[in-house]
Amino acid sequence: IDLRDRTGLVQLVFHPDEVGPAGIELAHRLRAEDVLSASGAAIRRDPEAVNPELTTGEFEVRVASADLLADADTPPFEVEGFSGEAGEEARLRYRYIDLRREHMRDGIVLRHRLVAAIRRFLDDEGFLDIETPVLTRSTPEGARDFLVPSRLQRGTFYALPQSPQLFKQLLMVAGFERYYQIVRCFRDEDLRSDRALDFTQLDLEMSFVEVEDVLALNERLLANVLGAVGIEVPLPLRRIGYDEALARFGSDKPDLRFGLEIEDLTEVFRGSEFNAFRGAIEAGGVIRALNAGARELSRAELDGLVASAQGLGAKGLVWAFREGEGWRSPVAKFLSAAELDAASGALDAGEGDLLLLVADAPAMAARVLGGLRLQLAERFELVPAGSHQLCWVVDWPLFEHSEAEDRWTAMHHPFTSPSGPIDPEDPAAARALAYDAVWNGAEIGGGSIRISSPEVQQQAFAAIGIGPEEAESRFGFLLEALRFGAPPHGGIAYGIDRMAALAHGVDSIRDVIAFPKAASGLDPLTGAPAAVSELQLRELGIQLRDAQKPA
RNA sequence: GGGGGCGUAGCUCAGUUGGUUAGAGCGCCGGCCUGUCACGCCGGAGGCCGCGGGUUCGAGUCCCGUCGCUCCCGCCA
Repeated sequence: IDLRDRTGLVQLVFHPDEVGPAGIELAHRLRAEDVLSASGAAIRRDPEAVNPELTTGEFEVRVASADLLADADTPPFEVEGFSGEAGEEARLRYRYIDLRREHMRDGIVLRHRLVAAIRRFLDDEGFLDIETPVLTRSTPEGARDFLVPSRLQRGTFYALPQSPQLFKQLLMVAGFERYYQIVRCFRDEDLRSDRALDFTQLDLEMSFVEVEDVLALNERLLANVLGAVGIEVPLPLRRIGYDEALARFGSDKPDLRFGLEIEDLTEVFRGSEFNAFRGAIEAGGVIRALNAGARELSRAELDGLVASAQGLGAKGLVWAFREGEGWRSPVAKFLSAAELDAASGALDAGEGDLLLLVADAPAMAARVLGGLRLQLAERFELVPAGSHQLCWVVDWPLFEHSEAEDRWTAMHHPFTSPSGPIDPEDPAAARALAYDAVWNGAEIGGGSIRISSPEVQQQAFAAIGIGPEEAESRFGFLLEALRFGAPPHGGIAYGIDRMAALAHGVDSIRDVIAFPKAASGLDPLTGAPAAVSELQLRELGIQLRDAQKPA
């Protein structure tokens, strides 16, 4: 019998001389997943019975007595064995069985070790673990809130926190200097493999600090915590400016585990005879390109790349193979020898290298080549197995323009400190004292130095169209607190689910959450969300329209 | 809100141009097996082909709708 607990497997041997006929009968009756208590001597196996594939393969337990503690129904999918992955719905519905599987169990254990290391490190550094409310006030301007109707104050609603941002700033005003919390946060937005409705954040904040202080502490935190789960993080971490990240990697969360860097060829093609390039440049656009290396691709595969680029929003994609002194490309005939030469040089193109060029507005060119860069890395397996690359992305814009709403919005959040005075005439120029932690191309954390002056906070609100009155009604408690003496402060928040997923080498945060929801937001295990009784609704003063009543 | 993929036995999947009685592996049940550990051998049970409608002499297969799972875009300060 293989007996499993959370630490692994051990083989039990039922020998008639030791357990008698009743014991043998019990052993024959046992079925998969039955719960068993057994005692006996752990002994070395006979040499011919040793199984080097198993951690415990040199030993076995010679059972003296055993008790069947619980009968198990046949599980809906196999816990042991090689029959592949069960479907997501079955796994979620029978999560307690899914979690028995070795890889799932290891993920939960690893997550615990991560969290334990975080707590140890921050405790040693003098951080206080302080709780903040789960029932709080809605402060829109961000993700959609989850609302909780108030029974005592009918017609009003609490909101579940999207993050403890304002409370942790108030804790700095309160003088606690170093705060952290591993805290559940809520955002009522569509789910993804790296986004859940409720998720766990490591939230921390420090007083009397500048960017360097926060980054230094957090580098030691990351090295320490990831070290605790066997991932080495050499310090200091590389830092990349936001503009540089977009230009070279086409992303504000660059994956540094492989090359394929993007080059700007705008100057090479300025004044080109090729209309698509010249037109794009004259319209204020850029020509950017990457060298995908020597690849053999069929025409259909190249067409696939073009379709990918268009799917990312590009008008088109120019492909070319370096051949001899020239290019093999549908557009080679439109390009001069000097242009080909200069472009080949800039891209360091060797014989047979595949070159991909995009002509578009800078943001779109970055997006398209950044997306292609990731697709090519996956397709050609350019990411070394088991490699990890962490970096900081710094020098973020303070504001970004929302095309949909035609207004300026805070890129990070409206409490982020600008690096200098804000020019109300030119919000795009303002830079933020903000930083993102990026791990293997995934954003795992983001933070900033916060605004600690009520005047600057008013200016920041004004720049995104929040006037003094609105600021007072929505964030008056923060502005008031800042007037009572706020130390300079800043901090960061990490996505624990994402960190655990990356450390465990799984694609979805669901695989490191014990009881996640499906992509629809439903929980197949409990049936949440569910209808509530008329009485509950009446107490809350809530009436559903017929069309909204659940079936 | 939009787009892609998937839905067939408990699980993972195959199923040809629409054509006989819908298959495989694993699991499950029964039997055999005194050192197995992905055991082996023999036998067996198990199907609303997601659901509803349509086309057709005939639908797992084609069409429409719908539900569920999933990935992506939008969204996620």
